[in-house]
Formats: sequence, structure tokens, C-alpha cells
Amino acid sequence: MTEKDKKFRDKEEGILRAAIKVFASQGYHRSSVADVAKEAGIAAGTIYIYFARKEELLIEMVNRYVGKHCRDLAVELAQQPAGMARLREMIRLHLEFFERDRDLARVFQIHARELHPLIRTGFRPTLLEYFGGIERVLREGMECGDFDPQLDVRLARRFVFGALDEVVTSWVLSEKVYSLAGLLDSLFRMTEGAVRVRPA
Amino acid sequence: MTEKDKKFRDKEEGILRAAIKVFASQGYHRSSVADVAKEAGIAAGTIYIYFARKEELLIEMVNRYVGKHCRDLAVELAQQPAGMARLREMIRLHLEFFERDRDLARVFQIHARELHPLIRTGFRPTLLEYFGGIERVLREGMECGDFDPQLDVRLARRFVFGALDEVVTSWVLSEKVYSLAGLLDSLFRMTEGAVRVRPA
DNA sequence: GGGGATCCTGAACGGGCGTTCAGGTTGCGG
DNA sequence: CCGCAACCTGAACGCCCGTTCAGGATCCCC
Repeated sequence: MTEKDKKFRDKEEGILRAAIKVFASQGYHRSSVADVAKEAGIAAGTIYIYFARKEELLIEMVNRYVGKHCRDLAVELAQQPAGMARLREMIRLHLEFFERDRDLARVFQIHARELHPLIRTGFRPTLLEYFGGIERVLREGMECGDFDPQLDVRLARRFVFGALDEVVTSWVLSEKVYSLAGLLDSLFRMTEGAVRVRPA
Repeated sequence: MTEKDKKFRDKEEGILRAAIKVFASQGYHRSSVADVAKEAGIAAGTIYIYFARKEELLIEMVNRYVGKHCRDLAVELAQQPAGMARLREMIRLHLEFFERDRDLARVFQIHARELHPLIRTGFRPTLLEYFGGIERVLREGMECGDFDPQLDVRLARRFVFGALDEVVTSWVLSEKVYSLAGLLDSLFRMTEGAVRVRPA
């Protein structure tokens, strides 16, 4: 039974990987289920054995892969001292994650703002985890005295997330190839300036 | 003849305003041309007298209204001294602009990242103007000594734009009503920290 | 108030695509 | 090698929607 489960899981993943590739290249709305099936080397109908709706493909890939990254992040960050070091590590890990899987990054960056109710609801848990992670780092940094005590945590989270997000989005949409992780120093320098405690 | 042009322009604008309203509430992809027509109080076919394709509605509204804002911005900013004051004014004007027309802001924030080739190409001029405006402010700030001379202007532009953009997007997607312009002080405080010249 | 120009209408067309399902294929235990 | 179960297939269905256009309404000038 567990053997069969594994096979099921593998096939599911195959379909998701195909969907990531297809959505990354044409965008969700301009990709058909048939396109995904062809990329996966199976018939269109087969996809409906594994996923109930086209939207599920998008939702599941984000919840599974980006969600996993967010959960791993929490563990890895605990190994750094709170404050600036932890903030830097968070940025580093995000850049590395997206650089490691550019197609997934493309899909996530472009479709995270989808208005479609099913998709919005489906993405919510992962987005909340992502946001929660950033807010935690900010709060810890305020407590340990590294960060500006006047910070509005929610606003600062949006600020930091947005800045990061845009850098990743440009990278993902750019024709040029360059290292995302290579931007870490400059990026951290600006982020640090934005949140650190100010001299009187 | 100019009288007729005016009438034409007015009708066109009526359609665009209707499209903004409809796209803002359901998103572009889930809105039909018939929805826009109904909102505008005309027949679906009439829209095709004024716009060649559905995509044109999206492209034209952004180029017309957001584009105008970007051009106005350049003029208004000249009245502030370069550097921090001008940066602050730029943020203020952006917040005010989006707050003034929330529906347009919704459409713009959500669809600016569209992958669809027609839309991407159509948005490009306005986005370039937007980006160019930010880069100019940053460069001037570096020249006058307010900003960190180590800044990578393009990266800093993405950083600042992204931070702003995310704050506006949250506002636009939020159920809660709160003043966007009211965030100016906190937002500027962070932005300032991110780009200002560092003490040795 | 006639007639031509302009503008608008909305039914109809055509294509695309998400989804289903009857039937075929595969694999496995006996 | 049989037969059953699990799995896969892809043609077909139905719906939606962008776009067109022939005909009708409106306006305006003489």
C-alpha cells in the first residue's frame, strides 16, 4: 500500500513539475491543461485523476514547494542570533531558494497576487507563513535592540517583503542571466538601513 | 470637428472608467467585455468601435492615467530640493495618487506583472517612466550627497519601488479602510534609512 | 422633413478549453 | 494464461466569451 502511495506521489509530482514549467513559460491563464499534460507526457484526462481542477495545480505547487521552504526557513533561522544576522540569513535563504528553482519562482512571483477567489484562498496559508516568518524576524530584532523600536511591524514586513519581492520578480522576468544571491550584500545593506535602530 | 472629437473622447473615457471598475472588482481575466459594456450602459459591440481588443482597455487605462501621473510627477518634483526632500515628496505623491483612485490602483497593482505579450508590451512605456522617475530621484540624491554613494541605482530603484508597491498592494487588497497617505512618515523613515549616506 | 452620414446594437459565429467518461490498456495474483 | 482491478486515454461535450456585422436608430444639414 505504501508502495502504491509512493507511485501515486511520484506521478503527482511529475504533473506538478510539468505544470511549473508550462506556467512559468506562458503564465497560468494562457496555459491549458492539455499543455501541461503534453509536457508531462500523459493524457489530459489523467491530470483529473490527481487534481480536481486546473486551479489545484497552481495552488498545490505553491503550497507544497514554497510552503516547504517557509517551514524549513524557521528551523534554519534559529541557528543565527536574532537581529541583523538573522535578517541577513533570511534574505540569503530567500534569494537562494528562488535562484535554485527559477520556474517555480516565476510562477509564484507572477501569480501570488491573483484575484481569483479559489487561488487567493489556496495561496493564503503559504503567504501567511511567509509573512509570519518575516514579521518574527523583525520582532525579534526589535527585542534584541538591533532594530528601530519605532517600527510598525506589519508595515515593515510589507516594506521588506516588497523590496525583496520586486528584486526577485525583476530577476525572474529579466532576459539577462545574473546571480540573484550575488545581490545579497547590496540588498542587505539597504534593508539593514531601513530597519536598524537610529542614532539619536 | 473638434466638437466631435470631444464627444468621442468622452465616450472612450466612459468605457475606460467602466472597465476600471469592472476589472478592479473581478480582475481582468474574469471580466468579460460584456461586463464592461453593461457597466458602461452600452452594447458589447460598441466597445469595439473605440478599442480594437479587450487588452487595449487594460493597456489604455494604464498608459493614460498612470502615465499622466508619472509625467506630472516629474514637474512637481522639480519644486523640491534634490535628495531627501524630493524622495519624500515622491513617496507622498505616489501614495496620494493611488489613494485618490483606488479602483485604478487595484487594476494597476494586480496586472502590472502580466505575462501576456500584448499587455507586457503595452505597459512597458508607463512602467519605464515610473522606474525612470524613481531612478532620477535616486541619482540626484547621490549627487547632492544625501544618499549612499555606493548605491547601485537600478537595484535601489527595485528596492524602493518594490517596498512602495507592496504597501500599496496590501492597501488595495485589504478589506479594512485606512489612509494610505497616513503611512507616509513611517514609510519615508524606512526608505530614508535604506538609501541615505552612512556614517563612517 | 427628407435623406445621408454617423453611430450603436445585440444576435450570431467561431474557437478554445476545462472537464467527463466509456472504453482500452496494463499489471498482477492465482 | 486467465481474469480482475487499477489505471490511463483522448474524443466528445458544453460552456464561455471575444469579435463581427447587417441592420436599425439617431443626428444633422439643406
